[in-house]
Amino acid sequence: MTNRDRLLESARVLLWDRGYVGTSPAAIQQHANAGQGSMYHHFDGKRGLAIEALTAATQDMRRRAEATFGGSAPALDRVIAYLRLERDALRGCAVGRMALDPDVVTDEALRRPVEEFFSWLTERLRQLLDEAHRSGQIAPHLVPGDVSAALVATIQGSYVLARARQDPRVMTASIDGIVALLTHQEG
Amino acid sequence: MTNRDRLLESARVLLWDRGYVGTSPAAIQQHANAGQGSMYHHFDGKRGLAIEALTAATQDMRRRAEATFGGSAPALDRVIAYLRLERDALRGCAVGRMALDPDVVTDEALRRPVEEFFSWLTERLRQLLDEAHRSGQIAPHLVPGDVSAALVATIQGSYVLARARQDPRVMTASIDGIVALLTHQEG
DNA sequence: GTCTATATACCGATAGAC
DNA sequence: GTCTATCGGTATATAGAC
Repeated sequence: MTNRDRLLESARVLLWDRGYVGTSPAAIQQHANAGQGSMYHHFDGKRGLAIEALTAATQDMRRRAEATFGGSAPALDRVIAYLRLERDALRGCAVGRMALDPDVVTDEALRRPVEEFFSWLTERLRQLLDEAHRSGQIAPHLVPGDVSAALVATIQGSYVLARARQDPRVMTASIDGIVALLTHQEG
Repeated sequence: MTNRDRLLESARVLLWDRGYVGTSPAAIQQHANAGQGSMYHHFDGKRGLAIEALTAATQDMRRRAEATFGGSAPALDRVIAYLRLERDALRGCAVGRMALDPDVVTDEALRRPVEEFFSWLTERLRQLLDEAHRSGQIAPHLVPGDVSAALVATIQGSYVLARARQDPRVMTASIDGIVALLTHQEG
């Protein structure tokens, strides 16, 4: 693994755990076992490195989701499979945490990968819910676009609650709750 | 308003907007129009001030929620009224943002008000859902404890999504989605 | 490509005068 | 109670040797 790769990977880990404001170039260099010069040679400062690291992270998460969305199971089953993916509740979401960082939200280039990931995810779920809607798997009065937003929000909020209470079971409960609301619409 | 009060209020605003890691004592002093000496006279450093400010913030939010939970309307209507309270989607939740801050989560005293607020809120909603459950306002297969966690998570996640996309309508959509899932369980 | 040295600013806190 | 002065440490980046 090259110095450049290790710097990218370290940035990713530290951004995940401490956010953008809470991550210093020195910390990244230490974690990657690289010097100042190396980092500033390969990247355009903390910001440039963060943009690259964040973009890579969202692409990976997208691939993981895509793997769950594909397949031949009924649409609603695939939605539920995504909701039930294993997640590290106490660590939080690498993408979602960026959305609450003041320096990320006010920087277009830094925010772009975050925005694009959530836009894509919500739209993808909406398509599946639309299919479930047409085939009668979910109640007629449900608006797929609204429900897909609610599902993504529930996942993101579960991370917040689990961390606030330092108890991963809160995430399990939230997901169980939303899955129950989504299924057996006819009682 | 005394210097002490202004320092508390300023801390509250800045913690809300920039989080704990992103808020410096100097910034608080400037915002409050107070000097270094004044701040360190009244409070036990940044941490002590943050604990007080955060505790005050959660108490206010609790009062606001309590006002919505009371009344004589059917339980489910009160739950929905809380979900539909006006919120500043792009600013985020003053309590929720703390849960993603690394220095808050690892500090028992700083995390306590955050944990207590969410524990209280989830339990309060669970009680109302329990009532709605007994009176047949929500489907029998729903577990009040799970649904209440999902509702709080949806609100918190809506803030994340709205900020990520810099569009307050995402919060509206999420709330509409969860309300739709919660109502008309019989189609 | 990587290193060390250096620069300017800010961090969080303390000291002591008034 | 409030002020200014000061502290040791870190944040982010640049310079220039190798």
